[in-house]
Amino acid sequence: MELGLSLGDATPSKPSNGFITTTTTVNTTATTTVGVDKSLGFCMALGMNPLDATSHQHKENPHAQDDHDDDDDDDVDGEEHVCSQRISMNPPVQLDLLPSAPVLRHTSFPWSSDNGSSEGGSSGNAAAGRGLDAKRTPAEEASSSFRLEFTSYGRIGGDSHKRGFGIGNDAVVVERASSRASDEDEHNGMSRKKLRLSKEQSAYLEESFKEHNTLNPKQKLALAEQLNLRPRQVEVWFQNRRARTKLKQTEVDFEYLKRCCETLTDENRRLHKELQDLRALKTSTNPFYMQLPATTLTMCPSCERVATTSVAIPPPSTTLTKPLVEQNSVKGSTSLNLSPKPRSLIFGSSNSHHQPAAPS
DNA sequence: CTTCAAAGCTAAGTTACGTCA
DNA sequence: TGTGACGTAACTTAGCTTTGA
Repeated sequence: MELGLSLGDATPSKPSNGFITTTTTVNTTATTTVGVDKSLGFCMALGMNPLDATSHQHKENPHAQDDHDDDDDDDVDGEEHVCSQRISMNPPVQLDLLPSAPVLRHTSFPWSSDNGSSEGGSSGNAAAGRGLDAKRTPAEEASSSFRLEFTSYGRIGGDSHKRGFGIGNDAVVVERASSRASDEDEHNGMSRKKLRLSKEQSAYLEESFKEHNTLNPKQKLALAEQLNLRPRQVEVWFQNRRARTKLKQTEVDFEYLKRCCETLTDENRRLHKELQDLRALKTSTNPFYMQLPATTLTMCPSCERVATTSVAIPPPSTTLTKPLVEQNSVKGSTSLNLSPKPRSLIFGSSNSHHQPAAPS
């Protein structure tokens, strides 16, 4: 079954404030085309196509992560839209894929204004960081005592495979097995050495990702030096991290859109049934059918909000307006166009404006 | 001012490795 | 011990932007 959702103007609208017209293929059998406007509620929490979110963000302002996040929240909150008239749908979840709690309280990134002591002291936060990677082996746990000494990489441990066990906490400066390929390995280029970043390294990268999901060369170098990694490793980690974030968000968006489709399908079905009932009333011999209220969609002329209201059916002399549901229904598909005019789905974000127009 | 090549960056897709059940 | 699933580091490719000649 194909469900065509046409919420407003099918013409791609000009992106505004980060919102863009989004065409999301839900799956092979259900395609949802959603004109996402600034205040259209049937939007994703991202406020933009997840496939474009990252690039949109960093290309527009690579270092304004926090600002964008705030804006997105503002855009989502307080929206009243056509879906909310009848469709109770939890807003899409904005994934927070970052660690819930800072693992490294000492976090002080080289580029941060708060450039305090960079003394790592991971031992004090080991418990907090433990939750990050439950799969770690005991050996890794032991090696996680790797301290973020933040020395220049390459200085710690000439032997990349050396593990320091049984050393006092203060003295333990362990380089994880192949935590950083030696320069020899790097230049030999025999086979790529797969390494697993230590818990502290991952946590620190996560924290830095939280501040900036992209890195400029300076940040990259600073992070690499702090974590005793190669800049290339930091770069790759950020690339993969962005990819993971996007993947997760896409999954969330997919689930949300799927639920929207299901809800709208039910709504469409209900409206069809209502339409049939109304037609049955019209053709009936009941002389009072005109006075029965019917649910229809009207638009507030002042704020252009669509509202579900009950109106009297016009007298028989008036041609019964063909319901929108019927107009837009396509054979083999269900289509719900809640907008008599494309622009009718442009709502204001303020609820207070939604007042019946004063009679002139 | 325009054109073009080089450099640098990213997303997207893929490969390969480490870990675990 | 072998194996498949899974997570992820590392790689490849293509597209875009910037920069300087």
